[in-house]
Formats: sequence, structure tokens, C-alpha cells
Amino acid sequence: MLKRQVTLADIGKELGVSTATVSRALKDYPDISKETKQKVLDLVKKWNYRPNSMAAGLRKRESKVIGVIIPEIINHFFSSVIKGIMKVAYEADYRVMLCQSDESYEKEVADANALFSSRVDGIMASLAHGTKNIDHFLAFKDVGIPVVFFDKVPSNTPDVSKVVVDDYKGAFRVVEHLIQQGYRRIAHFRGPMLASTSINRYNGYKDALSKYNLAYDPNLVFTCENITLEEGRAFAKRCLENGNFDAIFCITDQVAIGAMLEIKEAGKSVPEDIAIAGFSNWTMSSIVEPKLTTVAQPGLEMGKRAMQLLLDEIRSNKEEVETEAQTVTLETELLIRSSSSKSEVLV
Amino acid sequence: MLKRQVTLADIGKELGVSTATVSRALKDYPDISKETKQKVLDLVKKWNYRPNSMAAGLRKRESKVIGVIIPEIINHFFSSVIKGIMKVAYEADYRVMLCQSDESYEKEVADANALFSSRVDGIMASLAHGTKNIDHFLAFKDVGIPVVFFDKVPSNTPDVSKVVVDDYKGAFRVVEHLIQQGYRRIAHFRGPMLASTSINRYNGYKDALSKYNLAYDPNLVFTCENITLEEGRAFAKRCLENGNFDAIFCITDQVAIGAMLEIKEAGKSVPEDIAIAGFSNWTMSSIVEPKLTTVAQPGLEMGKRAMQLLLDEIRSNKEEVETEAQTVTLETELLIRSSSSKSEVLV
DNA sequence: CTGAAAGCGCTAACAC
DNA sequence: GTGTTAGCGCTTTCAG
Repeated sequence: MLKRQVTLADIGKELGVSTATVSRALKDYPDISKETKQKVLDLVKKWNYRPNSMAAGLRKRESKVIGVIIPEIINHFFSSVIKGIMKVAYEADYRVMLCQSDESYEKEVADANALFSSRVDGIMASLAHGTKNIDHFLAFKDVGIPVVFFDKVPSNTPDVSKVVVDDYKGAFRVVEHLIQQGYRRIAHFRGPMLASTSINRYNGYKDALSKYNLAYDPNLVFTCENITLEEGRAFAKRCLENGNFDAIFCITDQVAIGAMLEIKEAGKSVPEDIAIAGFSNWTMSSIVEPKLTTVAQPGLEMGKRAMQLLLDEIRSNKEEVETEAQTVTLETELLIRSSSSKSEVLV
Repeated sequence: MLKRQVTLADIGKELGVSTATVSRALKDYPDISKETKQKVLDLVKKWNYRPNSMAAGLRKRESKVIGVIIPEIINHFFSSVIKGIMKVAYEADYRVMLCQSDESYEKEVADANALFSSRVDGIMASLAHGTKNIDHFLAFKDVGIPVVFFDKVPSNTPDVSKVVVDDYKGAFRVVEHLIQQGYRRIAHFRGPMLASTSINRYNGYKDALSKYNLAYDPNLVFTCENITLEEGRAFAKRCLENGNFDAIFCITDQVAIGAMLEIKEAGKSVPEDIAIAGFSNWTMSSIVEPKLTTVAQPGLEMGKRAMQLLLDEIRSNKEEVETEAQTVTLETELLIRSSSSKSEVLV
């Protein structure tokens, strides 16, 4: 066991050349004879040699690894983002080290430190709910390692790049749509008020009401701590008990579907009695009956853009070019389906 | 930019001690004075020093990184597995490098090679559909790096560890349940016949029919190449055109839900006219109407067990202990819901 | 076109 | 208790 793996030196010794020559043969070096190059390539293949990237990384001071921290991997939106990240990373010949914070600030800090030790060439993160302080990320910037945040991003930090979805506008437009459909008493099941996404959607909701001169009623606003189907059910139940509401806009489709199930089980009909709208466009939102009106977020796109931003910064850093922190805002798409449109059925 | 990061030598120089001493101070070394240790710890904190794991890895010949290759990350089951993998890895102080093969053999080989270069301490994979040859994984075993397969595992390779779900039994039991409910003409929308999981479920289906002396009718078997909702719809349509069937067992819930939508839209009722059963217990399977009968697979558990197996092998290797390849088979759970039970509603 | 040599940051014998 | 030293496997000047 623990057999040594083939090294450049092994190849060199066998071929009677120096390790330097072998190294050059493996790169696209100009000054190298066709024959030696071919001999090396042949033996490399025969012996199944693979360069040790720890050694190369140590020497070149770059690991070709990107660190990624997300709050939760079992989530359609986040896994789409990760897929986008990995696709772009792969194409640029970077590996991805993935960590899950489990929505815990402490775990997020521990993960960031571990990634720092791994000397990742860049780091991307979507913040945990409880994260207020982002020093553990700024530590990367301090030593010249680019940082990009996506989705749940820190506020009041203009000097760091971000990729976000226009949550505010997405929420505004879906609530506006509900109003235009004739709904007047619109409840909102919002997310934890620490997350940027939750705050922005909540503000979109409030401003849409305001634009149409509808009163904001705090009794119609409920806060989901964990953003689960069960919370959607529970708050819908509370709404039904209190009465006096005709629509619900939920922080995510999952919560919306919970609410929908509860309302249907209570004998009310959607959208005739109560309209429901979600956010995210989960697979199931077009499968439930009635189909759920929602706001589509481009997860894959977000991952790709975030990774591209990060790679750009890595490249600029190498060339000692100063970069400006950028904020990319991706547009959402309002998908009007049967859960909110009394008349015609769309989409 | 490219500012040098703090090293052991920097700390040593500042404190007037050797790097060796600093290194020892950071480990739980016995022979080290309280004071020096404290001084080192203080400066480490002040300067935010983090050991360079590439350097340590190069020296110790271990990276503390596990490579993971999965076919597709946007998938509830696989993301559960990954979560399990990451949890156990984290607890054992290993990092996870994640790759997605996109169900492509070529990408899988490229990923395996990249992970080899990263000198991962172990590798886990669920095979792409098209993978027949697993030399790219056996190359790891050849140099003493443990390999564990999960879910989609290679057949005829007794000398490598695997964690699988008992797909055969799960399929057998759900088909048996359909038969016991009185259904006789049971169609099967199976997966690609290259994947071990698809093959096992297909065999479970056939054997259940056989046990109850029901004829196997190849006209009732359809092969989904991509395991999508659309394929479920398409094959259900074909079934409806041909007629003469009263139930469908699908390779996954996604396909089953596609079939259910098509059948409902055709004006047939589930389960009165046609029963439907899936596999996996996706979130949405308990949200659709009627709720879908399915076979629950323990994804999180699979990830944890696979990682534990891998860590055990890594430890044994270090201690030069020979290990036997193990195959862990996890039990599934039959969830009987309304889509298959004419009488009472369960679950 | 190729070799010699230094060194990336760390660990682990071996000294003292 | 602590320092010295020799690498881990690779890249990259600098020579020739």
C-alpha cells in the first residue's frame, strides 16, 4: 500500500533526460525536439503519469481550485447554480471544492478557513442566514484572492463582486399582477429578515401595495424561519382562521405549495377564493393543480456569471491589473399560471 | 496583488525560533514549552496564519481531499447523497472536490484524471449511463487509493466497494403491491439498460409478474433514455393509444408524474382506471393529486455510508492493513399512496 | 535544445 | 525543548 506514484523524475531517469526536459515536453514549450517530446509522451501514457498538482501548485502559487460555499445543497435553485459554476470552472480547467454551511455562520467560517488552507485561487459564496460579519471572506481579498458572492450577498460592501437576481423587481411584479387580477388583501409569507433575498422580496411586496394605494397590514405578513412547505401550511391556516385575505405571495414555491395544499384542504378554491404566487419556479410549481404562478430565477445563469466574474478577477490579478468590484443583477421572469388568474389560463 | 501569504518561516523569524518549532507548536506535540506554544498561537491569530495544505500534502503524501463524481447534480436524490458525503467528510476533516460527469463517459474519465492529479486520498463515483469500462477508476486502486461506488455501480467487479439501494427488491415489492390491488396489465417505463439501477428495477418488475403468473408483455415496456417527465407523458400517450393496460410502474417519480399528467388530461382517472407508481420519493410525489405511490431511497444515508466506507479504507491503507471490498445494500421503503390504492388512502 | 540548481511551505528524522 | 537538515514533486531561471 501507499505505493509511490510516478513522478517526472521517474520518467526522466528511464529516458535518460532531466526532469526539466520532461516537464517542458509536457507543456507547449517551443524549444524542445520532436523526438524527446514524443518519447516522453509515450512513456507518460504507458506509465499513466499524471502531474502532482500539489507540487505544481506549491511551486506556481496557484492551486487551480475554486472554493464554493452554499447554505444548502438539497435545493433545486442552489444545485442549478452549482451546476453553472462547475461547467464554467471545468471549461477553464479549474476544479471546484464544495462546502455546505448548513445555514450556520460557524460552519461557514470553518469552511472558509479550510478553503484558505487549500489555497484556492478564488472563492464564491452564498451567505448563511445568520451571517452578519464577513471578515472570513474579506481575509481572502486581503491577500489578493478574489471573492464573489451570489444570491445571498452581504449588504453595504461595495468593494466586492456580487451576482444577484432582481428579487425586488420580481416580487414587485408578481404582487402587481395579483393586484391587477383584482386581489386586494394580499398576504406575504416572507423569509428570515437577515437574508438579502428575503428583504428585497419583502420590499417589492410593500412597494407594489403602496403603488396601488393598498394598505400595508402587518397582520398579513408572516415570517418563515426555515422556508418549508410546513410553514406555508401553518401560516395559511392562521390566515384562514383570521379571514379577510384573498391572496398570498410566498417567499418560495415550496412555501406557496404548502399554503395551497392547506387552502384546498380547507375547502377553498384557488384562485377563485384565494390566489397564490410563489418564487423560484421549482419543477413542481408547474405540476401542482392549479399550476403555480411564480417568478423564475435563472440559477444556472447565476452560477455561470458568478464563475466568469471570478475567473476574470483571477486573470486580472495575475496581470496585476486593478479590477473594479461588479454587481451583476439578473432579471427574473414572471410566470403567470392558473393559481392567480381567475379568467384565462396561461403558460 | 499576489501578495505572499504568511508562512511558518515568517512566524518563526518574528519570534526568533525555527520553523520546526512553530510547526510543532501548531500540532499537539508533547515536547514544546507552554510559553513558546502560546507565543506562536498568539502570532498565528494576529497574522491570521493558515497552513498551506498543498505544502503539507506534498510532504505528507496526503491531500485530505476526497474526489466525488456524480452524473447530475440537479437531482434531489443525488444532492441528498452529496450532502451525506460532505457531512461525514467534514467531520473527519476532509474536503470534497466535486465533479459532474453530465452522464458522459468522456467527461467522467477527464474528471477522474483531474482528481488523480489533485492526489485525492480517495474517490467516490456514481457512474454515467454510458460507462462500461472503469479503468479510469481502477487506476486509483492500482496506486493504493481507495475507490467506492454508489448508486450506479459497475457490475462484475467484486474487488471494489459499493453502496447501493436494493432496487430489485424495491421494484419487486411495488409491483407486487399493484398486483395485490388487482391490477393485471402493468406497464413499465424503465431506464436505460446500461445503468445498474435500471436493470435491477426492471428485473424486479419481471420477477414480480412471474411470481403471480402474469405474462410479461414486451409491448408494455418502454425505455426512457433521459428519465424525464416528458418521456413519461409520451409513453403514457402510447399506452393510451394501444389500450389494454391498467397500471404503470415507472423508473422514477418524475417519469411517473409525467405519465399521471398525461393520463389525467386524457380524461382517465388515477387510480380507478389506471394505477401509477414511481421510485425515489421525490418531494413532489406527495404533493401531486392523487399522491404518488413510490419507493423511498435513503439518499442521505447512502452518502454517509459510502463516505464511511471510503474513510475506513483510507485508514486501513495507512496502517497497511488489507481490506476486503464491501457491498452495502440499503433497504428501500414502499410508500403506498392514493395513486395505486382504489380503496383506502394510506400514508 | 537540454541540464543544473534553487526553492515553493511544510514535516519529520536526527541532533544537541 | 529546540534547531538543523533533507526532502515531497514540480517549475523556472540561468548556463551552456
